Amino acid sequence: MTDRSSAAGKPIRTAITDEDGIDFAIIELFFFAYRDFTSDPDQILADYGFGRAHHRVLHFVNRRPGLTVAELLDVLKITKQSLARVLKQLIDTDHIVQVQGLRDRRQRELYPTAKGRALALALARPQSRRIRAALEDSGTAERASIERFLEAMVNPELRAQINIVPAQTSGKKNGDH
Amino acid sequence: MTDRSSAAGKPIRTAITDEDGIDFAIIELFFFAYRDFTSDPDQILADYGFGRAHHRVLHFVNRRPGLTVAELLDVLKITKQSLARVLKQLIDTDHIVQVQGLRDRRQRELYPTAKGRALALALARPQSRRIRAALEDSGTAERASIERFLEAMVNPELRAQINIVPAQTSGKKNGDH
DNA sequence: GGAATTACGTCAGTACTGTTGACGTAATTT
DNA sequence: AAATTACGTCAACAGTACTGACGTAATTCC
Repeated sequence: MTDRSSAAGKPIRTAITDEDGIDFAIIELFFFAYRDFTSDPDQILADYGFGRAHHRVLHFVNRRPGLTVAELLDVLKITKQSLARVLKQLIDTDHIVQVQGLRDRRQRELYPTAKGRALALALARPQSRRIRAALEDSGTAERASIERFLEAMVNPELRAQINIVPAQTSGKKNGDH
Repeated sequence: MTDRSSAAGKPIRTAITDEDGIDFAIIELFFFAYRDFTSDPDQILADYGFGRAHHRVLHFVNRRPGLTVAELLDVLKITKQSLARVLKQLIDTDHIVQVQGLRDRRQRELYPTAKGRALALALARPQSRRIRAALEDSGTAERASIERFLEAMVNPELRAQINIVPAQTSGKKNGDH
């Protein structure tokens, strides 16, 4: 082993570059940035026996309280089975509750509990800190550019999902309780 | 099922917002952006029976030809065993070759073959296209800001890895040739 | 009202990527 | 010669994802 076995291709000793108009610089930066971006919450999650999947579910249930299982599947782009285990654990551990839909009683609306809200915040905190620090490094004025860039990286058809976000009008969407 | 079982916490019906100073907007954008960023190569990889791990190995071996297994482990931040399977497949399929180190014959220097170089380029092409499109959307002048931001998102201690890159990143970082 | 469809839960089986721990070997260093 | 290093490999296991199929309750369609 270890040597060029006769049949194998010859080693190319020159590095790939941005020659062909391929933007390796940003490709690589994106990889490193995302890796470290997820590393903070990953450590917290480990204490709960949770993984990254739990985080995503928790995040979106907190962001869009009352979304249904089908909507969640659509946002996460995973299958029912993949979600099932993770969601079950979050429900069993009292981070999320299901409420029967009013309009359609087949639907399960998902809501965070106080516990689930707290965990979501705890997980987001280090990420937000990292973002703030990065923005400061590059000048606060750049924030809009970054947002535009990231949004433009998303598939156009799917960009709708992003804007479903709760418009944060302090929303008394329903004044009941 | 489906109802609030007595012991469970009460559902919180208000969406989490950027109130607590948490930057949910960018957190979410980053998730969506990365999800779609990796989706293009994932489809190509499927044709080869490869996964995302193969892509990463292929990428870095092309970027830093001659790096050793230990260096690769350090960049990817995974364990030897995780790398082993993936690397073996890439070698068996003649995308990567190992060459005994000259200085230290225990080391295996990793190089892409022509086949491996071609695949790396094919995988990077759609990603680069997506990046270019996104940059155009946000104005080409923003490129530097994006790079700075992404780099600032990386853990400071690990930022060194980025700059090991084969010089002449996207141009003017150093004025050679 | 009965049939089709929908929303969900769940069971079975599988794949990929990641982990830890241990052991072996060749090469280098002390 | 002994210790260490770089790597390969074996075993066992975990987390997350997938496909396909089946069941049930609720809604919609005719």
